[in-house]
This record gives sequence, structure tokens and C-alpha cells, in this order.
Amino acid sequence: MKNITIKKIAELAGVSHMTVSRVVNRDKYVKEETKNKILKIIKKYGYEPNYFAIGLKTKKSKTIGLIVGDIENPYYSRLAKGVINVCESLNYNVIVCNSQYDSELSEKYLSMLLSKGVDGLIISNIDLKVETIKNLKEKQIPLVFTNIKYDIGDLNYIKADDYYGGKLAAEYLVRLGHRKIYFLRPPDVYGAQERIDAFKDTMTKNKINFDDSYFSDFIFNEDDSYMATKKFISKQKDFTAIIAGNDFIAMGAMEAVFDLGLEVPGDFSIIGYDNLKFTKIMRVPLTTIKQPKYLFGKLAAERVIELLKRPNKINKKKEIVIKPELIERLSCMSINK
Amino acid sequence: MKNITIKKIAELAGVSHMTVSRVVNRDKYVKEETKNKILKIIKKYGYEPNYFAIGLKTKKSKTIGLIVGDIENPYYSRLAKGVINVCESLNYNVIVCNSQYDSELSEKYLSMLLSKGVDGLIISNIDLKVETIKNLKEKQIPLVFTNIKYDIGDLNYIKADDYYGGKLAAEYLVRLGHRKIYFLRPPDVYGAQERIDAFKDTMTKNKINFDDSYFSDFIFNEDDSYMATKKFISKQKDFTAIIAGNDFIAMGAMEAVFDLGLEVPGDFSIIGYDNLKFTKIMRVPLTTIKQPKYLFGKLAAERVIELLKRPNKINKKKEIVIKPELIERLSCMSINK
DNA sequence: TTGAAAGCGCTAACAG
DNA sequence: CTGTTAGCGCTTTCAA
Repeated sequence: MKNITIKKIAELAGVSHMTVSRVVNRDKYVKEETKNKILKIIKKYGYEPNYFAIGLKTKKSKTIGLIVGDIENPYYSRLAKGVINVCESLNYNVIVCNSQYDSELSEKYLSMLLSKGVDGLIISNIDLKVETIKNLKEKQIPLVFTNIKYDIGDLNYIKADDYYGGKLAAEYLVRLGHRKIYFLRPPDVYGAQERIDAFKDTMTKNKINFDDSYFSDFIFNEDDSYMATKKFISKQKDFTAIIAGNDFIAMGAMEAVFDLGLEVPGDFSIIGYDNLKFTKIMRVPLTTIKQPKYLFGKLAAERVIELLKRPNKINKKKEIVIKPELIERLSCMSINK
Repeated sequence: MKNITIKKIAELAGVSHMTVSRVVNRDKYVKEETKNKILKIIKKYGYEPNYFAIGLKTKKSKTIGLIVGDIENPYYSRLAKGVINVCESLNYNVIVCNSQYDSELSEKYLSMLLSKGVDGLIISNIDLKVETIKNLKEKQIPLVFTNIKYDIGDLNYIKADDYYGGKLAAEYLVRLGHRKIYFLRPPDVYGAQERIDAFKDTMTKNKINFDDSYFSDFIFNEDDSYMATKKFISKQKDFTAIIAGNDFIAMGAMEAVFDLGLEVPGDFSIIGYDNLKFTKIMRVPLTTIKQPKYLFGKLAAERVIELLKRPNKINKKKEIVIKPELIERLSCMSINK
């Protein structure tokens, strides 16, 4: 019943297995008549070519590997959707690995993916060892990074213009008259530093003083953010605005402000980052910076598949940069007199 | 440089490739000395056994297939995280397919997964043809369904007690004194009907009249819900509560109520379903029914891997039922005098 | 404890 | 247009 092989089909059709192979692979050199006959038998017995045998010969898996930080985070799940939808429409499957932001785990999953012969790799915001990347390059495997950057030449990137995004947020608050702006730092992901740089540059350009006390430690989730916000507010009373490293951080910050009996945006203007879905239905709809996450995934998938179809391009660098966008809602207000 | 095979390692070590195979597979019948020598060479040349060759012989892929409705939906992404984390910790990878709630696509992805020789399958809330399921059963492939049910015996399920969940919601509102409760119906996923039944039973038991006008059409997302809510409120003025089929539906409903200049819970009590993360930071923190989504994924993965290790159990039915839980927040109020 | 032989199911290369 | 041969890289079986 099971395991119908190409040979059995050939036998049943009274031809050699090669003729069957040709039919399966749509080779044109098969007589119409023989072809139809074989097709009928294939259908009747539900023959499916053996994936491993094909892989063994062709070294192709029709599978793409995707490593993300945390698939539950809407940022990644939307990106993953972009990747999966594109891949599936082109008859590739995607193995999703959840690194939990752990770079050792990332390395482990990477080697699992490699050993499964994935045809291409999309690595999202994960920090790998430079040595690992170099190995990957040597292996000539199509490789696209999203929102991360390495000091190695000729890699493929899909990334947001984070400096620009950071500037968008900082300039907006400054324009609203804010001078003392607290920065709740996101984890040390790619882009974080550029956004901090943009903040500092904006402050400097506008002749606003600031120092290290304007920056929190790394904040990993909304609970961290809640604590950090309560802490800084209790210490310093003259801040009027908060830049949150991402929307979850903004969420925690907003909760903290409310729990202290203060108002958003009355006492604190808050701006987030990412424009996750929930931001528009928050207690105070959140002003934030929009990142096209689905697009990151889609472009990354398209690029990786292009690369695997044209191996000569693999070592050509390509960088696609996407501009983020300010989404104004109600969590920021002007304090200009 | 590339493609170091077992034979090359054998040659380098001056043994047969079988001895290398034994070392790789931790067979004990290898002299300590030879073993170490081979291990050293393996490490030196970075030898990795070829996945396809192994698969061709063993028919095992160390891969699990997961089909979800929409990976971007927090319900599925959290479930997927449960699946992925468990699988990865046991050295399985997972191919994630995004069916977009389309049952034809689901069938297509299913056959892609099958042709890739996945060792097991987790199918989440997706409606497949009964015939397809039967085929799957014949193939003896480990198979676990989450939150869906078929009229075929001896299948493996991980599911929530949806009747109980529905009852929880309905009884809660009735207890608060509500009599005219509008039901915003979720898409026709598994469990939806049981929750509606629970609602009807609760109403009947409490001698509360209701009819078809108490139920909306199927609602697929927050925008649908927004429209549907505006519509029913404009028509009927005496409803005091809304049961939303899921939290996104509740989100749309709440927006609509506010946009009509009405209050939650003052004019309408709203209860959601799922307890997604964002519900606690909504404009009015949402009372909802908690479903342990990570647990669904975790249990499904554990079960599927158990099954593939004990093939004799594959056709034994097992149903794990999880009780949902009421999470009281601020979106419902008592109207008892 | 080790090795030789066979073969998993397919495709590439060539011959007819 | 069709068939033969060889071999991808490994494991299973059996023999030594």
C-alpha cells in the first residue's frame, strides 16, 4: 500500500523508471501517449517522489530557515508571516527557529538548519559570531539579514533606517517643546544604538543638555519597563516626555505613569516604536514609529529566493533600506507656551 | 573544502566508512582508540552527516509540521512558540505553515509537509476534509489536533473545554444582572458552536428570552466587529452587554461603543475571549476568558513526539481537555438594582 | 571490534 | 523519444 516508488510505477506502466522520472519532472521528451498513461498510474497509486532521494541527488531541500528572537512577539510573528507567505507561494517551506534572544541557541539552531540542507537562510535581529557568518559565506548559502549589521563586507540586508526613525521620535518631542526627555532603552538589538545616536544628535542640534541619567538600562519587556519608569519618575521630577525603545516598553511605561496617579500625555508624553497593532487601542492611543514588519519578511524571502536561483549573486552585497514613519496618536502633547 | 563525506573521513582515519558510521551513531562496538582518532578527524574537517542520505535510509526527518490559521494572530504565535520550544529542545525542527484560514491552502501545505517526510503533524484549528484525515490515519503518521474536532474515531486532541468557557462568560454577565446580551460570533472555528450552545443553555436556564437577533454574522477581525457593533447598537437600544467571540472582536466592539459616545462598561459591558496580552492595557482593561495557548502548543508537541517514539500508540485516541478561566477586569459591571 | 556488500529512491549522463 | 548505468551518502545485514 505504502511507499510507491518510481520503479513500481515504471513497472506498472511497462516503461523504465527514467521515463517516469521525465514525466514527473515535466521533461518534454516523452510521447504524449506514454505520458498520459504514466500520469494516470501515478494518480491512481498516489505516487509522490521521495524527498530524501531527490535531496540526495540535487542537494536542494526547497526549504528556507528563519531564525527569530521570539515568535510570540508581534514584530517577529508579522515578519515571519511575510516570509512564510512568500515562500509558500513559491513552493518553499520554512523552518522557524525561536532563538529566545540567546545567541548560543541561535548558533545551535543555525547548525540544525544547515544540517537539514536548507536552501537559504533568513536571520532576523539575531547576534551571531562573526566567525559563524564567515563560515556561512564560505558555504555560499543564500543569506539575508533583517535589521542587524555586521562588519563583514558583501552581506545581504533588509533593514529599516533606524537613525531616521530615532530622529523622527526625538524631533517630534522637541518640536512639541519637550526638553527633558527620558530614554527607555530597548535590548541591544541592531538599530538601538542608531536610534540613541539620533536622539543625542537631535538634542545637541537643538542645544538641549543631557547626560547619562537620561538613559535607562536595557529593558527587555513591559514589566521591566514598568519598574524602570516608576523608578526614574520617583527620582527625577522634571522630565516631561519618554521615548520608549519599543511599544511593549511604552506599554509598561504608560501603566507605571497611571499607577503613580499621573496622566498621559498631561504629565508625560510617551512615544513608542514599531506600531504594533495594540497601540491604537491602548488606554491612551500611542504615538509611535511605524516599521513595516511584513515587508521586512516579504523582501527578505524574495531576496533569498532570488539568491538561490542565481548563485553567482550570492556574494554580491545588497542592502534594502526602508524608512520608518511617525504615527501620531494621543500620547504626546505640546508643552510650548 | 566542502562536502566531507563519511568515506573521506574513513579514508583519512584509515578505517572503513562503517566504523565512522558507528562512531557517529554512538555504537559501542568501537575500540576507544579508533573512536578518538575518528572523532578528532571529524572535528578537524567539520564533518556533518548528510541529512538526505540518512532520511533516505531511515525515513526519519526530525521535523514536525505545524499548520496554523494565521501566524500573526497572537493566539497562534503563542501556540507556535510552545510547539517550537518543545520541539527544538528535543532536537526536532518545525516547519510552520500559514493557512490563512483557507482550507484549500491547508490541504496543499499538508501535502507539502507530507512529501517532505515530516515525522509528525500538528494541526491547529484548521478544517480539513474528512477524507484527508482518513488518509493521514492510514499513513500512520503521528497527528495531533488542537482545538478542532472531527467525527472520526481515535484521533489525538488537545483542546479547551469551550462549552465551559462559553458558560463562564454567559453566567458571569447574567450574574451581573444582564438580560439582553448580544453575541458577536467568531469565525466558524472549532469551539465556537459549543460556546454559543453554552450561551443559549445559560439563557434558557435563567429563563431569559432570546432569539436569532441576538447573534451577529461571523466576524473575522476587529474592523468587521467595529462595523457590526455600530450596526446593532443603532438598531436595538436595550442591549446592555456584549459577548465577543475573541479579544480582537472585543477590541473592535469597544472602539465602536466609544465612537458612538457611549461608555464601557457604563452603557455596555463587554467580555472577550482568549486573554491576549493587549487586553490588559486596553482603554478599558478587558474582562475575558483565558486560554492557555502556550500550553496547547507544548502539549501538542509533547504528544506528537511521544507518538512518533511509540508508533503502536498512534491509533490510540487521546484527548487532553483544558479548562479556561475567567479573567475579571474592568469592562463589565453589575446592573443589578 | 571491524569490514564488505547491498540498497534506500532518485537523477545525470550517455547511448540508442 | 526511451533505456542503461552509475552513483548521491548513508545504514542494515551479515560475515570475519
